[in-house]
Amino acid sequence: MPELADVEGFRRLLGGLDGAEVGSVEVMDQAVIRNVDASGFRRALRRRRWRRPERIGKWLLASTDGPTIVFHFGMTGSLIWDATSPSRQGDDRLAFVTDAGELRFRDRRRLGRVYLATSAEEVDDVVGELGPDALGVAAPVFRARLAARRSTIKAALLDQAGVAGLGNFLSDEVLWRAGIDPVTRTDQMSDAQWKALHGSSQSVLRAAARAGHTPRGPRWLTGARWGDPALCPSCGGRLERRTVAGRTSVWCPICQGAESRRASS
DNA sequence: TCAGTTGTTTATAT
DNA sequence: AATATAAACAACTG
Repeated sequence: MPELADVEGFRRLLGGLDGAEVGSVEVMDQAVIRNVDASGFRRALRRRRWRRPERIGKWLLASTDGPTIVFHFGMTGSLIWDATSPSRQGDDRLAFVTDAGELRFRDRRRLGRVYLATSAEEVDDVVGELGPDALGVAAPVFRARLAARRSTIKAALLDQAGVAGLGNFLSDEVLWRAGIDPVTRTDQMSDAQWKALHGSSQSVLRAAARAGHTPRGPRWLTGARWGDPALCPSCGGRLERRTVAGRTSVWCPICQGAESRRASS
């Protein structure tokens, strides 16, 4: 679930609490908090109020009038707001409880991580080497940072140190819309292909961020990738599925094949 | 039992 | 030095 678009949805959810009290913190699973213990976490957030949250790539910086909570959602993490019928599930790891309802960090597989940071430097240490956010990055920067990696374009898109926020589904989606085969080497891409890729990434990310998740509608590769058979929403041909850069990649060999490579170069 | 799953880190090999 | 690959982390589904 959590790529840039999903985390943007969590950011908006949290942004709606701006100025509200953080509430009492309950830690149901100590293991998700990586740099302080449960009592330290609770103590640091006692009587705090939420401030405007920020997102960088797949990281959510949840500021308060005290410390900042830094969230990474792994493969299955999410933020849930439960206002009316508080009922926790076994995969709810943290809860921020107020009279109005409770905000929960939910994570089934527990690959998500939560940190407490008290300065901008600590935030930087937690998030590590991170490129500019993929949503809104200018075309020349986008190209320069991706081309700095001499690899397949799929691997470059997945590398958070180049451009931050694209995961496996969004990467496949933007490559499909740009008509680029995922195994194309970055140093083999034409000007037209870079332009198409930047364009498709911005339009995909704008729509997905607005939705708060990557759309799985009929005009989206993400909606077609689990079909049986999986068919290209554009040409109707059979989609290819193979591991690229360590991840299951789905693409259309017709729309993203050698033909389109020649046509756009 | 085995394959597969949206993310990242680590070890190892090239 | 970079890049590629697999495994590990963890948990569940079919």
